[in-house]
Amino acid sequence: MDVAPRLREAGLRVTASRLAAYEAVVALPHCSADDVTASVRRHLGTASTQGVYDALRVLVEQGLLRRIEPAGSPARYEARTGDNHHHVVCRSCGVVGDVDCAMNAAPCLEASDTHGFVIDEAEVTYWGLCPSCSRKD
Amino acid sequence: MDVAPRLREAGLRVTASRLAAYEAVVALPHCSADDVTASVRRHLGTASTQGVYDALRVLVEQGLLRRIEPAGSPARYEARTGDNHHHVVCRSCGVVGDVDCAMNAAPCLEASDTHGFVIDEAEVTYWGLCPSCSRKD
DNA sequence: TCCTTGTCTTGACTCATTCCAGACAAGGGG
DNA sequence: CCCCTTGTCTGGAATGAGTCAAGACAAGGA
Repeated sequence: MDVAPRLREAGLRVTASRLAAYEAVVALPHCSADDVTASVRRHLGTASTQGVYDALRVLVEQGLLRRIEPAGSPARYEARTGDNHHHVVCRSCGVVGDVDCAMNAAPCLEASDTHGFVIDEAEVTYWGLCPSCSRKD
Repeated sequence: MDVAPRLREAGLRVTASRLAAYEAVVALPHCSADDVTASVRRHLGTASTQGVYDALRVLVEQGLLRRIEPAGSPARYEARTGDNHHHVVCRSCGVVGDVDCAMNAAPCLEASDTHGFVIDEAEVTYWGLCPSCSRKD
């Protein structure tokens, strides 16, 4: 995925921090804003917290990144977008993994009674223990 | 659901704040901790924030309440537990509704590749617009 | 009724995230 | 190629949900 043209065609500027933030998420899937900040600082020398949050927000708005917020953990970002996949979250250590939906295409999008809501997305989160935490058990 | 015996058999004390917190959630499904605090204060005259968080945590641990955390909104509590239902959340106003799962029983629990995770719950969140927000549109 | 132990209160604190105002730089116009 | 405009970034303070800690208090068994 080439970020620069996507930003340009949206009328947004191509800046070092945006590219660095994007690359950070590609390198560390499911990382937190804090991890991104650390990575951007490592690559650019300096970056403000605000600038990183700003870059991440722009990238999410453009559909280049996806933001997920598992209960009980800060927001996490991933670069795999538009393929309708879901997540497994470890209850013990919080690690996140990707899961392709069992019923590929829109999963469970058939809510039985939607109370008149106009639904555009079904988000599935699987909760359990990751291999290493279930071993410690 | 009778709360007092459930607390007693778990070796926990039956206190006015716990009962009031439970009743608040029964009366206001999907309400926030703040709403519960307000309701408890209305009924008991006074209650500390901490006491309410404490009571809610105990009730959740006993399985009497369920806590959900839709992305971008504070935690919400509901008294409907153990029936494996899911939620619709309005992207605009944040209102939450209950949805019985399309594939009743454990929905989508068939994750295609779980990376060795031991999964115990599949949580589904439907995102969209509630009737009144989609009308304003 | 008394005592023990688990609850509740108050107040300070953390953490992720956002707001603000001013400094700065990307990239189109001259 | 340089300048100017406008969108971006910086630093610092602030917000809001939730937690920690220590002492006051009360539920309910002895």
